[in-house]
Amino acid sequence: MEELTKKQAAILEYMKGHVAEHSYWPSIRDIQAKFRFASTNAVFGHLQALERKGVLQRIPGAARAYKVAPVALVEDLSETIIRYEGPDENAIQLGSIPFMGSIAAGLPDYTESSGVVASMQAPITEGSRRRAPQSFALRVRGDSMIDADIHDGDTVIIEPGHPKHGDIVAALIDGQTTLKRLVKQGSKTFLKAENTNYPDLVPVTELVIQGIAKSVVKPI
Amino acid sequence: MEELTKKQAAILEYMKGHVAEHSYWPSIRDIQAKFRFASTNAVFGHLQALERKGVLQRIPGAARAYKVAPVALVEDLSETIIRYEGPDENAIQLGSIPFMGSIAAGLPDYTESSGVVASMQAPITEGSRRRAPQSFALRVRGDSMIDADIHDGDTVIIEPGHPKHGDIVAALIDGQTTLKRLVKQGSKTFLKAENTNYPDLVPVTELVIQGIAKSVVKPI
DNA sequence: ATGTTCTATGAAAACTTGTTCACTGTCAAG
DNA sequence: CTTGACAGTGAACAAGTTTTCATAGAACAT
Repeated sequence: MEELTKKQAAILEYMKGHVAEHSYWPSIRDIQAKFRFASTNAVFGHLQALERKGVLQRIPGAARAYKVAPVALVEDLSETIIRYEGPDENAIQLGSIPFMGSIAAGLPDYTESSGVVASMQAPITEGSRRRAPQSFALRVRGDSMIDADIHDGDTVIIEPGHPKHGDIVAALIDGQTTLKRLVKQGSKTFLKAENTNYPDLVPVTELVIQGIAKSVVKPI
Repeated sequence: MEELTKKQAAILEYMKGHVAEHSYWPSIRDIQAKFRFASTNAVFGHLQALERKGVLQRIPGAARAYKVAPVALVEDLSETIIRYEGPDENAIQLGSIPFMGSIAAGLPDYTESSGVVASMQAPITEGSRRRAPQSFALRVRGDSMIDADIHDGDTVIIEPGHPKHGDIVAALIDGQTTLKRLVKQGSKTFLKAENTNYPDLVPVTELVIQGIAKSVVKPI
């Protein structure tokens, strides 16, 4: 994707921050004041650039009306929901979830099948060209991961990505989403259930990784 | 709280839905068209009513600029974020967070003080007359609750309410937010740290409960 | 009966806001 | 050394929007 210039990124950041803080978009003049432009047209140009680069969508003529494009939306997700302050990426920041645009329900749900370890709840898949990393939550069903302190009823937050050895992943096996630890031995890949009662390693040939479990939400 | 009329509730619902779907607020004319009013003033009156009743905040003169007042905001929060499918209220539904209205940063932050057990991150306390239940997240700092499996770096999700004996609460002690278990013995109330190294019970006279810890988010 | 609230119309005023036009300048790539 | 993207000024226009004014019926409680 086309890169944003510093100014463009700053303006986009300010806009998103403004929404997070005030719940409505800034006007062009708001942005102008923030960045001390002498002309509204300076902002106007940047907005056009942001739209051209596909990270912002404007509604022509409408005041304070924008949409953040899917790509940016993902950034929003990872930055505002998964990411906390500082380098720690494993906490959920409830306090500043600003806005996520439209999130359609009605996605495939594997919940009711038998033997499902984790059921996909509501992956955030806004219509988009590029399939970009998108976080979603999985409700854990079953006890295959109890040795990893992940119990039935917990919710894990999954981020797509390339898992390393040792990561806990949500993977599609036989059309069902399961939660297991990824084990690599040489060139072979296994999925391991973290329950001493289960067979130790499950060899996998066709492995569809849906994402890496980053954090778990547990009732107190 | 003052009850909303059917029309008022419908308009508020439409507005929130509009934000969820489009990411920006509808104009008065948008609402007028939606409800087939012949005059914008019909909408205007309803908006005034909604503001008077404290569920909507308008920014005078600004276009498409509103905030959802805490009361309505809480409904959003509890229904979309805290509540998962079904009766279980202890999971976070990432998938359908529509919009939370304004969440100001810059609220009192007790993080850097010494001895703080939990630091308030971003409580949702928009200026409001009524203090209504509002969920927020606390970043746990310290080890006073490790015996309850709540460790430094975890994030707890707090919901205001009247705690029962045994609940883990976020309480203000000496101006600092701490996370401890509430213990009632007869007419007396104590706060108990869940760490065998700490003194067992802390007697409390002036107790300001900020909320009850409902779930905890832990890194994997 | 009477006041209050909710509901709504219709038009106009006042303000906010996005957009356009004309013009200047920098900087890197071809 | 021209071309194109980027960055900006300054002014003015056009459209979008909120807000106010005047008016009025229906429902409801006092």
